[in-house]
Amino acid sequence: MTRRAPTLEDVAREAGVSRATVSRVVNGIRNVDPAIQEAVRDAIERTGYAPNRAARALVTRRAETIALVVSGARDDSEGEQDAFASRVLADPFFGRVVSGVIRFLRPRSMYPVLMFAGTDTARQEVVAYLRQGRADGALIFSTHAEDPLPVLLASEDLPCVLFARPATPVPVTYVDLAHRDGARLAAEHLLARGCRRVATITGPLDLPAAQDRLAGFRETMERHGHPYVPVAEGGFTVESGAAAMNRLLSEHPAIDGVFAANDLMAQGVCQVLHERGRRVPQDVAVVGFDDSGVAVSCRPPLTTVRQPMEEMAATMARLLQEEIEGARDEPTAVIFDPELVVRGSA
Amino acid sequence: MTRRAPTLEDVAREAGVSRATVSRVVNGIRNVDPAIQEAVRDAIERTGYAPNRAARALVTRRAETIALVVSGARDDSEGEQDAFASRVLADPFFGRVVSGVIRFLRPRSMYPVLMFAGTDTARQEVVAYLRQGRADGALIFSTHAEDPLPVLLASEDLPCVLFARPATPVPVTYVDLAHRDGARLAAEHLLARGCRRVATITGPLDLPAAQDRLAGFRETMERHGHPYVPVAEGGFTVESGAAAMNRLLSEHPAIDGVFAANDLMAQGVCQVLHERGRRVPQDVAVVGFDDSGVAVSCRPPLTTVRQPMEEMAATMARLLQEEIEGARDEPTAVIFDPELVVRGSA
DNA sequence: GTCCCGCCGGAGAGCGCTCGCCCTTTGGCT
DNA sequence: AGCCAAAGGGCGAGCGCTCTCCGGCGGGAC
Repeated sequence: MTRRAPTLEDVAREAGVSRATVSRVVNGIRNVDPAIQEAVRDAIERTGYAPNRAARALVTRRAETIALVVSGARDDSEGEQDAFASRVLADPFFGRVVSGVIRFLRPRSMYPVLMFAGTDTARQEVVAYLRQGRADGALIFSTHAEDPLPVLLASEDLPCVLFARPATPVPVTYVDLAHRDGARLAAEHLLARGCRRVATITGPLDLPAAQDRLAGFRETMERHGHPYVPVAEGGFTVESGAAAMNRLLSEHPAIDGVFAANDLMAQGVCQVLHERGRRVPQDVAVVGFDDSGVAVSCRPPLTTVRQPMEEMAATMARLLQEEIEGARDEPTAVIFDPELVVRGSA
Repeated sequence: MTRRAPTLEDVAREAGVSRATVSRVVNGIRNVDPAIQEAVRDAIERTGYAPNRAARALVTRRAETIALVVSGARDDSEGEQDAFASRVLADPFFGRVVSGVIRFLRPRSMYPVLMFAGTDTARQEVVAYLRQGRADGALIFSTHAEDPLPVLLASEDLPCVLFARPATPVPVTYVDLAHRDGARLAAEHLLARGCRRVATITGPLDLPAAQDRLAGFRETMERHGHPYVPVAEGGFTVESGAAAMNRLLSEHPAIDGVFAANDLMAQGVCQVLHERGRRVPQDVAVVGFDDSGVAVSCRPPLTTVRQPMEEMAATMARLLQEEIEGARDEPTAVIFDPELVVRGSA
């Protein structure tokens, strides 16, 4: 039989003070006589006291926990659930996100609860989890446009912060990148190195990020006297990038520069160019986007537009915390600046 | 001002029954008259009731939460902390673990709390987290032998389950692979395809897993008339595998088969062989271990010994749950059987 | 010397839930 | 018809903590 864990009461008795005083010392609230503080700390040490969080949460109405949820796929089969989780985990994007989030949380002795919500029932579970007060708020990473989760949470008035501006306006705080500026950097770099017949491969055009990258690229090309830019739509995967490149090449064989809207597609582009005997960057220069792991492992290493994922994720956590503490009542947005990272491919 | 969330009391009033009855319906405990059940469910629906978990946890003394902790590095700098987390997250191993864990947890509406404990202070935080009852137990993945965390937890009597047998005996439940059998499969496969001058590259020999793989490999080779096997120690990384292969080749140029104790090292081996103009598998056959992501992405794809990571992780979660529920008082171990996956490299 | 104010410790009321206990009702058996 | 057991609902005591309010005490100002 294991002995009951020591409570505030036990410590108070041991130190010869009241429960309230011990609580004040533990939480560092209000002034307490140094001598008494000392006595209390001693008593805590001796009893091996650890505050019961459930009891505290009950009265403070705060779990001191936040959820990190990846929401996405539309299908509803159990097998797919697992596949969804592994797919997300395999993405280098995810590691940088988690890393940024824990950088913010750790100093506060908080740790994220990991949730994958690939189905509608799973999304309901996320809502239930928050409504039960098991977490105070959620960091949402949607893999698709039109993810219903933000709306669900907003309508329940549950604190959350999104990664990327939602496709349809939802009154929710989010963090995003200045995609247009990123695309501008890519365009300027390609033009500066002498490319004259430049094409672009976009992401899925229902995603605002993909739209913005395309718009920013076109704008800049136009301003520099290239009003017509060949465009092919991809799906943010290696294969879709390769396929798009094949399409582009068959229509515009003389292309000497490509801006792919993410690194995975840029990798597909490089593969196709290699197969077709074109050298990168001598014959065709390639610029990617994200600066993910593949950018360095790719042959040649990719020149790419860097998203400061860690900082973005850490900022999300900070904004969520502010929202939970009620420091803000209107949703905000924080937009980060991209940065060009020049490597071998352009 | 947001209205107070509905409580059991509110539902009880709405349904015209007592708090206890509502609780019984919610938790499905004891028989309750179907008509009353119906009424209660209606009332829950109408009020939009969600049980407050903190209150429940306070009385049941259970958080219904488990921690997934990766414990490892020895250094104590903040920067290193981040690096530790990203390194772990980048490892394909990790994704399969999480996937297996959530497969067990999801049907129970539980979600893992992610903790990285790369320093002693971080490990203390893990202990504190559990002692405060924020999680009921921990799944421990140690990256190094002699990780102090299992001992810490065991001495505090906190439920935990380890991945892999600890280097020094600790009375704690764990899950492991029959490494010797895995190595035997690799040896037999190499011999069966006609290799006669076979070497092996081991993992860090302070790890029991690395020792067992080596022992199993040697045993089998010996039983088949090859008492002497060239051995080089590696560090479970691509680079260390490449370096070890270079050492082996300079001493034993006629090698026609290699067993690397994990896939990353096998990849390093393939790179070195390619650079030196030896064909895989025609000139030298290579067998890896783990069946991680690199096994498929490697050129050629690796023949390897598969660890059923997902099942192992799910089993860990199950064992932990049993431990928490007090269904077992003595630590156990569950050992999984490896499986040979034949691909291009051998 | 008196009064007031500020500082600090204690008392006690809950936070929302579960669970042991008791009481009522009902149905089957003698 | 009477009895008893079992089923089902209500009561109330906490779980361990925070926080408001209150009271006591000491010091400075008049």
